[in-house]
Amino acid sequence: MLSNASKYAIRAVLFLANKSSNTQKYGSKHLADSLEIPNPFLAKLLQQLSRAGVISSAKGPGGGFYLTDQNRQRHISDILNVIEKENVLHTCLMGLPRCGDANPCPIHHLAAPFMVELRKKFNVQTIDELANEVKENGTYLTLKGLDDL
Amino acid sequence: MLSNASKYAIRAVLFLANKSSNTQKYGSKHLADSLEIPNPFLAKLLQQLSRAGVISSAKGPGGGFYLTDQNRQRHISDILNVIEKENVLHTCLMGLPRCGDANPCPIHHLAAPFMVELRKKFNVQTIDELANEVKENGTYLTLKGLDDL
DNA sequence: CTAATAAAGGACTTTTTAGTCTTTTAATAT
DNA sequence: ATATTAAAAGACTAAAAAGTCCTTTATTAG
Repeated sequence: MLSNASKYAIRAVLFLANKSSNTQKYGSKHLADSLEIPNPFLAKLLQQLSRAGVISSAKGPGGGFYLTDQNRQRHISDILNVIEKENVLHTCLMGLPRCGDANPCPIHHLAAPFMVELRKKFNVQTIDELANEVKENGTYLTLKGLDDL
Repeated sequence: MLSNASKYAIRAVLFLANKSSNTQKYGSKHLADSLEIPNPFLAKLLQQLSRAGVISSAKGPGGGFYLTDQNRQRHISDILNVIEKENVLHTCLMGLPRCGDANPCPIHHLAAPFMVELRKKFNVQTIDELANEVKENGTYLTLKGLDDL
């Protein structure tokens, strides 16, 4: 459903949400290492997000990527809008062109409630809110360095 | 999550489940037209499924693809095993290598119940059972020819 | 002012997925 | 037997996604 690009971008932004600030920036290299994402590929994504104003960046020594308070009020869907061409949150998992309540595909009734919740999470929850959930619920953005695997 | 190939294959098999029999076979052309799938691409998929014994086929005049009673007892996951390289029903939607209850990704708690249900539908329900659901619940394998769009 | 740092930009390569085309083989009906 | 029908097989092309590399620009610390 989501491309690698989107998954990488979302994880990187949530990382920044929980760790960066105006005075604490992270280079793409650091992010790529922490999240186990190919660095040049991630750098491209960060560049796009920065250009679109979803995240912030500063060049030069001590520079890097970070989130401002403004950035934190944006939604995950803003990331998807930058990275993906079409709205992946509205595509049918069975590939039916116009799957919906009126013309459901064979798994529509199973998938629809989940998709509704996912859209809520990505469209209405702010990046800040989701990042806090990550912090408090003990969910992970990477499994790097975890020893209980 | 599912590739086009898998989506096409599932729809085609469900179509055959509800319309074909030992005496009523369908050529790839007919299926492709009915389901609005590129014919040569679908032909390849049907070929693979036939070789794997998930569906049946007969050459020559009056030939085509069809399901036997045996075929009908197989699962959707058998289709996926033929078409996809890895088990898409166990991949994390956020791309975490080992996402699970122990090490959940940020949307794991949202996605897990849905994935459990989806695995049930694809792993334990037979093709026959799902096809009957399609027939009875008025779900669709194609929207071709529907005028209420 | 200069050296070092790090993002921006853009061209490029590789891999995967999607889709096409042509030839061969098997079955059947006449 | 032969013409016809339709799947099997496999080589091929196209497009999209994923990933790399190199050069430029801006910033800052010395």
